[in-house]
Amino acid sequence: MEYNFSEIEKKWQEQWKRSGVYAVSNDSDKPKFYVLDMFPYPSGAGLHVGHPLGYVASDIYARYKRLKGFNVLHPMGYDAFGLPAEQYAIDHGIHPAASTEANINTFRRQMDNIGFSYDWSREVRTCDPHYYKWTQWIFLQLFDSWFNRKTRKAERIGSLVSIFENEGNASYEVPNPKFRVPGKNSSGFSSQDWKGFDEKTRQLILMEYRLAYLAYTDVNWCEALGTVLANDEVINGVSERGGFPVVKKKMRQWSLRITEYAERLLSGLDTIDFSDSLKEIQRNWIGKSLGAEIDFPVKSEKNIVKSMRVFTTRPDTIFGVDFMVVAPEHEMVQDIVAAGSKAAIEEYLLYAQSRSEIERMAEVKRITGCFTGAYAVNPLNGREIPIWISEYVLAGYGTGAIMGVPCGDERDHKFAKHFAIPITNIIGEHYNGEEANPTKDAILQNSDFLNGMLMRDAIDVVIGRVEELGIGKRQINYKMRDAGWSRQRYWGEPFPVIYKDDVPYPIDEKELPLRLPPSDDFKPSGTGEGPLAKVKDWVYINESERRDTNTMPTHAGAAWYFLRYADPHNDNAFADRKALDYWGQVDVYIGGAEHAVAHLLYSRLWTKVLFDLGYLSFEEPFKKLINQGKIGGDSRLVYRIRNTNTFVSAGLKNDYQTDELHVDVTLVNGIELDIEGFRKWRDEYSDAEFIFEDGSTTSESNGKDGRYLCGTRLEKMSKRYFNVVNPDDVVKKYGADTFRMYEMFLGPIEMSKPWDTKGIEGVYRFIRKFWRLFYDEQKGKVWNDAPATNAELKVLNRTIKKVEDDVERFSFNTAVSAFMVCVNELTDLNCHKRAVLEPLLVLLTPFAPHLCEELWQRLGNATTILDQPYPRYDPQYLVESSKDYPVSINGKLRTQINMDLELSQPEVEEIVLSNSIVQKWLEGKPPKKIIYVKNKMVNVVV
RNA sequence: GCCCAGAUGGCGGAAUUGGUAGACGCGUCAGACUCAAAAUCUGGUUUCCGCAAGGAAGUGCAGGUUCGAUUCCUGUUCUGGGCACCA
Repeated sequence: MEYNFSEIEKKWQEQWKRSGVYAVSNDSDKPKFYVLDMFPYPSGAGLHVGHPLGYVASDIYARYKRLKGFNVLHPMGYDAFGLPAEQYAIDHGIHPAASTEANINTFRRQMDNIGFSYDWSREVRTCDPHYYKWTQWIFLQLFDSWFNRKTRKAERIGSLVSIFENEGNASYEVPNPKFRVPGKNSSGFSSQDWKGFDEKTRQLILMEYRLAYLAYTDVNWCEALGTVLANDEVINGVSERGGFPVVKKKMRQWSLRITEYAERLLSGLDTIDFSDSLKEIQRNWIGKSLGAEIDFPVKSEKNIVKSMRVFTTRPDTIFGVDFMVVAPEHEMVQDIVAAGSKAAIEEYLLYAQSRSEIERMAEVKRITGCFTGAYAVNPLNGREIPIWISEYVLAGYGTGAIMGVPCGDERDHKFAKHFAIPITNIIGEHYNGEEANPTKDAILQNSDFLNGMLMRDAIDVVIGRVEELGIGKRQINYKMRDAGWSRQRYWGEPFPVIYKDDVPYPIDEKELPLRLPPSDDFKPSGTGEGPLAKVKDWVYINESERRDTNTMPTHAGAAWYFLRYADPHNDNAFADRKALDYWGQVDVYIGGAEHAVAHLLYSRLWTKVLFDLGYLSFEEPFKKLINQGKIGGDSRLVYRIRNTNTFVSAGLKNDYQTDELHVDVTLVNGIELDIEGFRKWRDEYSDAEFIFEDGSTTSESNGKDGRYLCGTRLEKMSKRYFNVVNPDDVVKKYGADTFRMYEMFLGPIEMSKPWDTKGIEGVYRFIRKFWRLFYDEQKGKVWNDAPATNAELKVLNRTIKKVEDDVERFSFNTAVSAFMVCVNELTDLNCHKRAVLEPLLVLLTPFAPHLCEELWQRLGNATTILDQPYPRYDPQYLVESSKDYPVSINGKLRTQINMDLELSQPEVEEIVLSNSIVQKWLEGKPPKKIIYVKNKMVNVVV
C-alpha cells in the first residue's frame, strides 16, 4: 500500500470544501482565538514559494489552537485596490476590476492546493463596494472627529463646536496651524468671534482640528506616476515603485492627523508583543524628542519681528549659542532680512527652492547658507548672535528655527567652521576644536549660573528658568508627519464628500458606498487631479456641488480589514458590536516586516480612533505579531566564453573570459546543469557547446557524460533571475503536506532564508517513513492494537511535549525535527501500535492535515481528526531527561567510577558533573564543595 | 553617520533558564539489495593526531566573570535590516 499523496490530498480538499468544516461560528462556548495573516495584494505573478511561508505557519498554529479546544477565527482576503493593477490597465488595456478578479482566482487556486483551513465564507476584498462602503464610513468618522488634548482622545467635532461657541479656542490651540483666522494674527479667537464667523470660515477653522482634514501641504509629487506618494513610499528621493524622481509640490490633499496620536502609538507599543526590532522601527518613525522651545528677541532693520522661537533638545547648551539658523521656508524670513543682505538672501532662496528632493538627499553633507543681516539676542545673557538661513534646518520640524551650538552639535560645528563663525566652548577639554562633542556628561563652563553643573542636570534647570521668565516652555516633538491620504489614482476608494463653495461636506451615510464610477481612462491627468476628473458627469453633480477626484491609498482598506472578518457580510455596520467584542484583538498576526511602518501604524491609528469613538472595546488591534522572513531565490549561473556559444563549467571559468548568465533553476539538478534541457530552453542555446568540470567537452565526450556545474548566488526571488519556484510545481511533485512541512523545516519563521529544493527530499522521506508505520508496501496494513511498551510511551510522550512547546513558541522547524526523531525511533522499535500512532496523528495534523485525515479514517475512526482533543503528555515518561550526563541518581554516582558519594541532601535526585570534573575526580581529586541548586542540579567546586 | 539584529561543520540550521556543542535534514563516503541504474535500507561524517582504545583543539576575533560560557560582560571585525540634515 503506497503513499499516494495526490489522491489523498485531492480527496480531502474536496471533502473539506463540501462539508465546510472550516467555517467558524461567532457563537460558541469555547474560548476564542484569532489567527490572522496579512492579506495579500493579488499581483499578476501569482504566489511563489516565499508567500505561503507565513500562511503555512499561521495555518499550523490555527489548527493547533483548534485541537487545543479553541474556537479559531482564521480568515483570508485580498488587499485588492492599488497601483499595480492600474499600471497594468494602462499598459495592457485590461480594466483593474477584471485583472484583479483574475489574479484573485489564481491566488485562491494556489492556496487551495496547500490545504489551508481558512474560513472562506468570511473572505473580504477591499475593492468590493460592500466592503469599501465601510472604509468610507470610517473615513467619515475620522472627518467628524478631533483629538482633544485634554482627554487625550478623539471626540466628535460637535463637541468642539460647542466649546468654540462657549469659550472660543483659547485653551484648545490649533494642533498644526496651516490656516490663519482672518483679522487675527494669532490663531486664538473668542466665542464672540466664533459666532461672527461665516460658514466658510468656521469650516476652515474646524478643518484645522479634524482627524481627516484637507490641507495645502508639501507633498511628494511623482510626475512619472502622476500621483502623490506618502513619505514611506519615497525612498532616497525616488518612488518605491518604479524608482521615478519625486519632487515637492504644494497641493490640497486629504491628510490623517496621526501626529495627534504619536504619544499613544508610542506608549501602546509597551502593551503589545511585537519583536524588539519592529518596535524600534516604529519608535524611530515616530521619533519622539524631549526638549524646550525658547524665544530669542530679534533685532532687525524693519523691526517687525519681536522674537523668534527655536526648538532644542539641549537647552543646557544655551550659553554656547553662537548663531541662529532658520529654514529658508520660514515665514518670518522676509521680515527680518536687512536691506544689505536682501539680494544675497533672494538668491539663496531661489537656490533652495530649485533643489529637488533627490539633490538634497544626495548632497546631505553639503553646507550652504546665507546671513540675513539680522541678529537675535540670547535671552539668558543678552549676547547678540547672527541669524542665518540654511536648508539644513527644516521648516516642518520644531519651529523651523534652531540655536546653533557649534561645540556640541556636529552640523552646527561644520556650519560655523564653513562660515568662520567664532565658536564658544562651554565644555572645556571635552571640545577639541576639531569636531563637536554631543556629550551630556561634561561639566559646564562659560555658562553663567550653570557653571560647574553636569550637562544632563542643567537641562531641567534651564527649562525651569525659561518657563519662569515666560520666554519658553518644555516641549516634545515628533518626527512623524501627518499621513497624506489622497492619491491621484482611479483604482481606490473615492472620498465620500461633496464640495460646496470649496468646502467638503460628508455625504449622507445612507448614500454609502460612494461607488467608483466606471471608466476606461486610467491615465493620470498630469495636472495633479486624479483620473476621476475625466469622469465629468460624476464629478460635477451640479453647478455648485462637485466630488473629490482623488482616491484613498491602499492603506485605507487594509487599516481595518481585521475588524471586518468578525462579521464580513454586515450591511448595517462595519461589524456587529457583539461579534467584535467576541473576537476582540487579533491574537496572532503574521506578516512581512516590510509593513512595519505604514500598514501597522495606520491600523493601530484607526483602531484607536474607533475605540475612542466607542465602536470598539480594545485600542490595539494586534496582540502579537510574527514577522516571517523572506524566502530568497537560489540562482544558478552558467558561464559563456565571450563571443562564443561555448559554456564552461564553474570550476574552470577563471581560465577564460566569460559572461555570466542566469539559467532557469528548473533546468539544474543541484548544481549540475541538464544539458539537453538547457539546449531546448531557448533557441539561441540549441547548439551550445560545453566544457565540463573535468575539462572534457561535449564534442569529444562521445556520449560519455561529463558534468557541467553551475555557479550559485542567493538573491531576491524574481522572474528576471529565473530563480522563481512555484509552489504548484512543488506540491505536484511532493504533495502539499511535504511542502508545508518543508517550508517550516527550512529554518526559524522570522529568518530570511533561501529556497533549496534539494532539501525537500528529506521531508518527503520522513512523510513516507511515517506512512510506513501504518502500511507496508508488500504486507499492506501493519498497524495493530497491541499495548504499548514503556520505551514506546517514552518516545510518544517526549514528542508530545516537545512539539507542544515548540508550536507554542512558533519554533516550527524544531517541531518538524522532533517528528523526524520520533518516527526514526518508532521505526527502530518496530512499533506499529495504535496506542502510539493515534495520538501522533493528532499531533501531526496541523502540519500534514491531508495525510493525517486519511490515516485517521483508515484506522477506522468515523469522525474527523480536526476536532480531536490535543493529546496530553504523561510526565511519568519524561522523568529521565533526554540528556544523559555523566551523572548520578539518588545520591549514588552512576559512572563506571568505583567511588561513593553520599549526598547529604536526600531531596537531591540528580547531580550534574562536567566531564572535566569527573576527569579530575578520576585522577583522585574529588570535589571540595557541592552547591545544590533547585534540588536538582549540583555545581561542584573542585 | 546613527539605531537594531545576527555570526555555530561542506550547506540549512539545533542547543528553551549558563550544564556532554553540532539535534534534525541536505550533501558526501562506505556497505546491503540490483545484471545495472533509480528507489529503498544500514553505518560513518567538526577539525587534527591515532590501526584502535583514546587524546587535543573548537561556536567571527581579543579579553573578562564562572567549577563550567554558543549562552552573561567589555572591546573589535564582518554581515543583514531600519533611519538618514528631525536640532
